[in-house]
Amino acid sequence: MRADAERSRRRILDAARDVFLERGLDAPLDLIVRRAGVGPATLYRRYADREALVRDLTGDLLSRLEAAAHQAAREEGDAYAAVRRFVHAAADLRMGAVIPVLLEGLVVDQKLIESRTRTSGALDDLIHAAHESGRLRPEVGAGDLILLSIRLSRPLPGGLSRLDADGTLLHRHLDLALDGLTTQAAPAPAPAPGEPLTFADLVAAADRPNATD
Amino acid sequence: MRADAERSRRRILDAARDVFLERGLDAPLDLIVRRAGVGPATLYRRYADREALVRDLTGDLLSRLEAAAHQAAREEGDAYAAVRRFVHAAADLRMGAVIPVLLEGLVVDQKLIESRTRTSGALDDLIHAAHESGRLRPEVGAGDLILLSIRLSRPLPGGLSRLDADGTLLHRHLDLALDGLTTQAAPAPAPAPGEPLTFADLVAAADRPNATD
DNA sequence: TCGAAGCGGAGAAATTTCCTCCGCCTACGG
DNA sequence: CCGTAGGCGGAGGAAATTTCTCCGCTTCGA
Repeated sequence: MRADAERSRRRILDAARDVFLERGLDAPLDLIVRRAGVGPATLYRRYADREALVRDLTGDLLSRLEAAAHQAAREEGDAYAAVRRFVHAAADLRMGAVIPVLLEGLVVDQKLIESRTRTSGALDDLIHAAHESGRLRPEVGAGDLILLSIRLSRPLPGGLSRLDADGTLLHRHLDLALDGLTTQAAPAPAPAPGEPLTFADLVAAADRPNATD
Repeated sequence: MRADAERSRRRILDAARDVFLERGLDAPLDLIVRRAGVGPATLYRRYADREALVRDLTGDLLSRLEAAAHQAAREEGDAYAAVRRFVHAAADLRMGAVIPVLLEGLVVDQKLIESRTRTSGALDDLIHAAHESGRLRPEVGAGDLILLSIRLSRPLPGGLSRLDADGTLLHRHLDLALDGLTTQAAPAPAPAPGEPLTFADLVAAADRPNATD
């Protein structure tokens, strides 16, 4: 692949991620093109349709997340620290942009499914170890962590997005959520309501037939 | 005002809040109309333009938030519990839908400004008391709490939104963030990076001139 | 240096969004 | 219970946005 083509691809994927985050997966491709600073033809030449673009982006992000999961397991001695690191990495990647794709049945691509399986397996291992270590609250599951990372990494509405242009605030708030807002001296927190949310719960929710409205 | 007119207003405001949350303040009014289950004329008859609708919605939500702030201060003995309750209330109201309006200079309506001032004052009091009580981490400011409530109360992307149709999950995650994901036995958390975020910080960020792109 | 591959802009076609007109319906005072 | 003022929804034309292609120019890489 020619160098300039690869450069365009990168710019388009980066722009697509941001636009999908802000406007959802059905955002106008025009916006992506404009944000990427390329001509419309450059996008349409590479991607036959929206789905092709979404799939390429999903693969790109997922493979990076998979790498992050393994790296966290490998490089962090403490099990809870590894979970923490994974959550921060998922937020940095802005997995929220493509989470619906990863969870919904739409994914036909075999490569994607395998990567997803490996990644969620790695995450389960991290969490299991953290539970064993006694550091991670038992009522917290993989789904809770993923949702936390998605919710905190979505761009803020309106002018507020400027508040966190570089992501400092995102990591600050992730840290606060991971550790809690209360001081150490506080009495034991009441157990959070509900059951631990698993990865499978997310998939199940996303898979139910869509009521379009 | 006739009973059916008031009923329509309510339906439109509720729908507008949801649509603005999902698509931002420049979402097509058509969507609101459809979600509200009313005819387009019903919206346009009442509101001369988008701004009028946004203003009415903002006033509606803000006055309810103000009531919640006072109620929290009045009914909760413990200072930290009051903060907690306020954050949950703000999330329930989905203040994120109109936060940009409240923070940006666009608000000309004197009533709105006064209500905003009263509410942020009440919140500051809650937080100050919670800091005094030693329960709330000192590096947490009003802005942090508002952002937390906004971020956790925005709808999840795609099919995931079905996961939390009734808001149970929202409050679960709010609780987790407030108390932290670690167990009581954990060592003292590292201080969160950065300075406490104040309400004024939010306003300042939102007020800077918009770079439209 | 040359050919193949990639690029962006102009713009036609399709779709979405905005907004009004108008005939029917409903709330509510008498 | 009835009259009517006020409210309602749907149809649909105008305007704006979005999609997607053609084509002449530029850039990469052998």
